[in-house]
Amino acid sequence: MTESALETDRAAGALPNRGSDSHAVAARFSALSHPARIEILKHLSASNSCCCREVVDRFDLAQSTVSQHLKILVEAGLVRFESDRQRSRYAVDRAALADVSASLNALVNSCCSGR
Amino acid sequence: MTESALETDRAAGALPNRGSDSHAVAARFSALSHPARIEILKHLSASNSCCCREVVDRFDLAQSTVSQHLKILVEAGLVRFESDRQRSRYAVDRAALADVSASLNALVNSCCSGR
DNA sequence: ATCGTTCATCGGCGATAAACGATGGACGGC
DNA sequence: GCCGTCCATCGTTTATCGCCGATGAACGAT
Repeated sequence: MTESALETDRAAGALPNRGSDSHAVAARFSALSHPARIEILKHLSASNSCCCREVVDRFDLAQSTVSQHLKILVEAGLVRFESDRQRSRYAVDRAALADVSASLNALVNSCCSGR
Repeated sequence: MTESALETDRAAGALPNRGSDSHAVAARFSALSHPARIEILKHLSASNSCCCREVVDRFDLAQSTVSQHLKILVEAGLVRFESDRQRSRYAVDRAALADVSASLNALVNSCCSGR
């Protein structure tokens, strides 16, 4: 972790968090910043729940690559993981997704109201 | 640009755009995927319009680094640029930002309705 | 017990991102 | 003209991403 750039804010005192930590928000956007992951999200939500293989068949990416993308989505908290036998079930965490959307809305609002 | 992963979709024919091109959406999220850029956005919107220097003073990043971040935001279409004498004025493009927010909302909705 | 399937992880590779210092162009002021 | 300021860009370094094939664990079925 770079842990330097924005720490100015903290170091400069004052502003403890200022609403939602931009670091955390950025992390979630980061998970959404790849077309494959967006498509995977759509696919997951359409099928309600998928195993890795299913996704692999859908997009022609190597299984390892898909697994990686799924991992990133899970780590970002956007997708929930559940081990089911030898399969792995992945499902969109709609609440979390809505939350990200809310964060963005908040940012947009802060940009407009702060005008 | 990798231009390989999701191109499967295109190459496989059919789906020309499927609503909003996930590629384009991902690109915008990518611009938002760095904490510094989020903070810069907030700062820009608070001050309505800033020159580069102003941002540099605010966050302790090198001038070149800030300039780069600003460039990324401009290229993503989230910030508008205007050359004003020897200064450079940067201002949030609120419409574009709202647009990104709308894209995300659409994604969330497609995830919930597609259930 | 031996396959076949599913999946996560490792190691490697090329490409991109992120940060910086240094350079030089464009202006304004002296 | 000569500085000082503001800024974009270049070149470099380091870290991370994105992709893959290969490996091995876990499990079901035969």
